[in-house]
Amino acid sequence: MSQTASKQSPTSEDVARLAKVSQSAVSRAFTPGASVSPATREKVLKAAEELGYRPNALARAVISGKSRLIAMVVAYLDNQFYPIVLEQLSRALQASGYQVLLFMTDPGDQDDTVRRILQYQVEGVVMASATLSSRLARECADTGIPVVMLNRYVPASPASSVTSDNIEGGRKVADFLVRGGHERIAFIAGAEDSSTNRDREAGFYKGLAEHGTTVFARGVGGYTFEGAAQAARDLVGHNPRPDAIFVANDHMAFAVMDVIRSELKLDIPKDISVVGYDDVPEASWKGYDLTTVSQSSDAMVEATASIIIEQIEKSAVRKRAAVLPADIVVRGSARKPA
Amino acid sequence: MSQTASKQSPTSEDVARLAKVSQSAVSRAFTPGASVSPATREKVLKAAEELGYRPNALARAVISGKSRLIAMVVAYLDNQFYPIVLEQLSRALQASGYQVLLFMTDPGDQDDTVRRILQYQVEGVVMASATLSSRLARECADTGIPVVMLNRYVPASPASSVTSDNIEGGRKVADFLVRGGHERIAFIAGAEDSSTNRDREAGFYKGLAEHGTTVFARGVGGYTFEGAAQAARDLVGHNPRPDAIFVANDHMAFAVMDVIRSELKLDIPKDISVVGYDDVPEASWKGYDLTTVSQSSDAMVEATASIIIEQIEKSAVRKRAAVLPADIVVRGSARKPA
DNA sequence: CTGAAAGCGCTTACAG
DNA sequence: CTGAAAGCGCTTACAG
Repeated sequence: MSQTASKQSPTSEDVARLAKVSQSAVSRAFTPGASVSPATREKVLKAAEELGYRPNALARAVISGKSRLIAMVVAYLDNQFYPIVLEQLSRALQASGYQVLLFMTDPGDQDDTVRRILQYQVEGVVMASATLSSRLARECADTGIPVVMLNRYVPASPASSVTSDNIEGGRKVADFLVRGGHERIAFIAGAEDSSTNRDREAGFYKGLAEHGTTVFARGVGGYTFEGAAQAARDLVGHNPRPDAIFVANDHMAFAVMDVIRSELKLDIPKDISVVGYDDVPEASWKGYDLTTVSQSSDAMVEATASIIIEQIEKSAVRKRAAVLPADIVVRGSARKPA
Repeated sequence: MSQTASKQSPTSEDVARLAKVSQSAVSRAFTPGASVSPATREKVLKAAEELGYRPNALARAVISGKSRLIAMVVAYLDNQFYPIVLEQLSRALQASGYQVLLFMTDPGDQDDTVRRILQYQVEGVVMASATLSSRLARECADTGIPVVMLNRYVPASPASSVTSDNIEGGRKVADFLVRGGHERIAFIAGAEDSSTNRDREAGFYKGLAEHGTTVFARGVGGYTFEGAAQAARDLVGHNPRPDAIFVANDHMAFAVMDVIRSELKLDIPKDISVVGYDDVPEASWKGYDLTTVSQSSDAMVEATASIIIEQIEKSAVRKRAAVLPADIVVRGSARKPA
């Protein structure tokens, strides 16, 4: 099985010659809805098959102005929420005839990311990360490309957004913990400048206030595993220690649970309850069995795909903001209300 | 902040007019190494800046035959090994001026995947998944596009490959478990037709044989969480039960541990030792603390990037097969040798 | 339905 | 170093 040498791909001209039709006829045979007789189409398809011809999507894109490319911009993939969203969104867009061009942001060089996105003539941009810069979104939107922020909302931005109801989700956690009889309820924040953190925290405080109480202590994990571990050490090291911690996302909650159990030798939920947010797959693994707020990636992806496709195909560039339900998933990491 | 209307992007012609130079001069100003005087380049860059011009990467690709696009083909992203590889590889390729076009395979329609890959004129293909069809690789390679299989090796394929030394890794696990005093050592396979599973299993049996023993029992998990859980139930439900299980990858090992602890109420490693393969991030989380074989994603990605880029840029289409070291990472999920 | 022709935005010999 | 021109592989009015 030796390696085949790189050969020139056949062009529509080659196919036309073999099929004894014009080059335009070849193009039409590969364009859904174009006017070609069944006989011509047959001849073309047969010749194309014989030569192994495939229309050049890039040339088509240059002519038609439609690249059928959508940029997916992500900052990191270690929080499992993002790979899942990436997989689902990619499948949804593929099913609609689009393809995902992946951009991992370099925090140090956002200009470069914008430049690349624009050079590739993407028809839309999906920015998926709680911590991506809003400038990035603005610069893309400024050129008239539809932008959807997934899991982030920026009021002053021209970009559409898809989030769960982070405020309501946070409120539900507060209610759940207070009703569970907790008296010293702490919070570990994600990235302080992210809308997900801001809303989850605001809803949480609001929920506490509704029960006439306030947050007992607060730490910041910056949405990283190590940051959350350190925040947990600080928070739980104090005397008296909190009897419950709401962590701004699951990814950090796992680190918090590890510290509480392995380093501080405390029991969850007997000594401390832990609640997360996202409901990533690991939350249901028995090693954590994390009570958390579910934001359905299915629903978020579906909303994202439909918004971006609508904006592209209808040129309906009216900004939209989809807010999806956020429900508590009760597992074993937090004491339950009686 | 209202939405800007979609406006036509400026072309090199527009820039040329404003800068009072020829269109070719504009093109040269944006081509590294092209012969332009500093003065001309300045004029062009200034005009381009003013108009917000960015060269059309697609048009450039059509002309030059270089799309600077690399297809990354994946079957699923729920096993954390793949998102990590995807992130790292994407960053590495971006740093070399390439961009990743993501293809999630539809198991039911591989022809469609091939067709799309080829239409987008990608310069190379990275297939990352233990379970991707080798036909897919062959069809891409047949057109002269370099293909690298990451985490899979197919002897009869024209594609290059990057794997860890799965045979040696499997052998080390057997040695570790036997020396740890285990007497009924079981194996849970991944996908039976995958090279990773075949090699890990072969090396494992070889290692057992070197100690004059053989596998006690065998199950199949198909590299899925649920499949592995069921295999664990079957295996551990038998009497006598195994005192150690080598699971073909970490993703399945987590499911196996969950079943052993939560459903069967057994202790790990007192009652049963569990060893995985991959060393994904979750393996070091305290909830699992999984002893496993580390296959360095860094090293695998680096090898993949350098092979694919070499093949593209040197047209050196000699097939290569990189095999990287596989080392046991000893944690708490398995009894250790004295 | 069909073909000849113009044209998308660019790169790249070619001649000066 | 520079510009005019040909050309990449395709789509899309246009006329028949």
